[in-house]
Amino acid sequence: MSQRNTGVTVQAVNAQACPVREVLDRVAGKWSVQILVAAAQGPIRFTELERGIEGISRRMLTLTLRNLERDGLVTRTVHATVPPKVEYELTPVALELHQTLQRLTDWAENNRVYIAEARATYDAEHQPELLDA
Amino acid sequence: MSQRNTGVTVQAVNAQACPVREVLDRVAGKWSVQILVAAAQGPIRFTELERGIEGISRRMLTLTLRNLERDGLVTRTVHATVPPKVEYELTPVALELHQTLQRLTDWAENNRVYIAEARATYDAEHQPELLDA
DNA sequence: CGGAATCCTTGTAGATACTG
DNA sequence: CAGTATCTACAAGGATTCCG
Repeated sequence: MSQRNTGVTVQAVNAQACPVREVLDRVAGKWSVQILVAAAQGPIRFTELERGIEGISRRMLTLTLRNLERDGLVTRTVHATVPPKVEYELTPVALELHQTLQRLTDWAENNRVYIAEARATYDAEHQPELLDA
Repeated sequence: MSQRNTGVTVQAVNAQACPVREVLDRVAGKWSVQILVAAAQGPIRFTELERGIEGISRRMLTLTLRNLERDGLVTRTVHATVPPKVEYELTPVALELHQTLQRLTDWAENNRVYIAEARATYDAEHQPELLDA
């Protein structure tokens, strides 16, 4: 195995990479995923998200929700009640995405130890330079 | 369906969200994924990556590779030949990640049209304010 | 309650030039 | 060839304040 790369194959996979970037650009934001996860169980209110997401600012919550709404991943429903009430709900497409993200979660959980150790090892080998300076 | 969220469930999913963020923080970078994809076929040299990835700067290629190496996702092999030769290869763990990312690609391809339309619709409804000003 | 507007800090990335 | 170093810029994000 481990066939060498040819220029051709590299170009080929680059073509494949574009759609990936589309998803990632949409999901890579610091909060998008957490909103997707938090809203996966059903409609959820603005304030519930704000309290549930830990560390998110009102501003970023609004911005991220707007982007998700723009991409057709969440629906925004305004209830014209006396205390305003707005509910956000994932669209079917977003639910699919949520399922897919679960695989990534699994990968992360399965390999978090490996990565942590790799990182520690790497740092141990490369940081010392700072100590004997 | 669409059961209302309870505070409890939101907290629960938040716990789940953490590992996801770990992956994303590692993959979200503008170039990480493209490197993973480009290197998925086998060992690849620095310059091959630089030419194959279109738009990446030498600096970012180096930085991203270092991070991937640090996380144990790529191995760096230096061949002490006259013209220096360094090859990068994905580790098994990275190959797993690459597989998982494929699912995201599939999702992106299946829904890119939907998202593009949603975006166009949204913009059509919210941008006009700029026109009749 | 659910935002929008403003200001400020930081990380991410580009460009360029130099080295082993 | 495969980096490193420096300097810059821009956009993401945090904090705060005001509004319907």
